[in-house]
Amino acid sequence: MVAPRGSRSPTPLWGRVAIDRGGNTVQRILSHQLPSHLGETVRIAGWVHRRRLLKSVAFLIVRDAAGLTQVVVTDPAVRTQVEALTEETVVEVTGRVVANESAPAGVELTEPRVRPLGAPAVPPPFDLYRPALTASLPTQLDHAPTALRHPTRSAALRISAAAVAGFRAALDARDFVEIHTPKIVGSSTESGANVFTLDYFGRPGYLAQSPQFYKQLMVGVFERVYEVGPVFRAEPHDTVRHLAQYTSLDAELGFVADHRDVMAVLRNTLAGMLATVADRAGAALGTLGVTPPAVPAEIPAVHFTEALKIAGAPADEPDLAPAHERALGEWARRQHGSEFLYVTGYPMAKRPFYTHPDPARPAYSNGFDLLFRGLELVTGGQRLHRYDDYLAALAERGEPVEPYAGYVDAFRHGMPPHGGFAIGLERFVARLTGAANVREVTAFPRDLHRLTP
RNA sequence: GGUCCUGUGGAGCAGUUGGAGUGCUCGCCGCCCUGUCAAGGCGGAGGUCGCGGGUUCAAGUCCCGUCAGGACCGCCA
Repeated sequence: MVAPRGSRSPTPLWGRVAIDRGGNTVQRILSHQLPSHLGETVRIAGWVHRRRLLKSVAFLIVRDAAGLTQVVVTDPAVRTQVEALTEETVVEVTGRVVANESAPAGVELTEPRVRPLGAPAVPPPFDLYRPALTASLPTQLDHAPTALRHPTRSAALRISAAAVAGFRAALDARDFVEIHTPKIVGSSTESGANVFTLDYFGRPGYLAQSPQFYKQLMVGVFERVYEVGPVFRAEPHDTVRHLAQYTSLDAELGFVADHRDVMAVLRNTLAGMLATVADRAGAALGTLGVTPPAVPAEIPAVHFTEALKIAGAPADEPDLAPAHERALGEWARRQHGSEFLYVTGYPMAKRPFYTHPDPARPAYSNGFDLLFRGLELVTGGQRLHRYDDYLAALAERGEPVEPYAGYVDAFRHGMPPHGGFAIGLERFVARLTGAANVREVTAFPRDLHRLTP
């Protein structure tokens, strides 16, 4: 039995086993398993990808989870049946596996029996069987349930799944514990943040815009934690890199010397993610023509003040604009041959109150961003870990302690020096695959204008 | 929230300084076709040019409003 490319485990059964009178297996198999069943009668099932009706022969192309199967139809009765099948109709086909050089995959099914598993499908408003999906992004998003069936769209989602698996594997290997924090919260994480409000049994509640506080608290339990989960931002950003809901890959670890320990963990995590993508989503990478970049043993890092100079920004600029980040991405590739670049020491004024300052230059932070091909992919840093520092930080910003009491109080009970980071999954996949818009790599994106499907 | 751009059959586009019948590619329907590979050939159906108003002898084209979508920026992952 042939395992799918990139799979390390034996192929599981995709249907119940059955043996026909001739002793052949007629359990359902997937398209990529056909070569190991030559001469046998097998059963496949999937969606009608395309029909090609010629005079003396008709071809029925069936798409399943693993790929495409060509079914050759010569029997007039079966042909009549096939002529009535629209694209995307779900069918089951039993037939003999025959090697044939003129078949696209080298094998095909002959003498088929075709059984529709549902009514003829209503075809989507675009052609899923073409190499490229030519519908505009809004059209694709409006028809996401079918648009995502196109190999290029599903490939991005497979890469996304592999990236998450790699994130977990990389951190599991370093004794991190996966946690699950509430997505409905009683107060916003960071002052001034736009959060979605909801009615929580008559009280105001909010959709969590970050697991930040909870993952820090859980450092006090496990030392090292991570979470894969949705975060919600009610900010009216209307760009190709913003979503109202996205998947945040969060990690936090205790007993760090400073942010550089966090950066080292992030570097290894990214390498693990890309390795798993190559391992488990090799076919998807091939579909999209993507070669994953190498992660340097040490990702180049520049201080914020240096970054401003490189980007040609005024020295008193408080933050990096997107154009500056693009320039820095170019610089990193040119000077260091790296698709990744750390920018460290962002001004304290531009970071949240829990950010740890640089002891040597207190106006600057021990916080960092990671740019991936010129796009902000990760924010991280060292956090405050002393109760008194939290009180001082809030006071300095003119913020009351009360809304944060449950969080800040925990620091009275002993918290180690710690830090962490959050990777934007959709941005990671978009940059990796070359997608111009994060919506292209999100199954059902939520943004300023889109709440359905 | 600011700036700019775009709305033309099911999909993707063209339509030159306003000027007779809105065109192309793909899909769809019908017929034809030695095995197709994004099949090919012939024929056909399908559009109040987003909506409302205005200018003009004449508006897909110009102006105003409105709705929808997109890009950039602010901000952020």
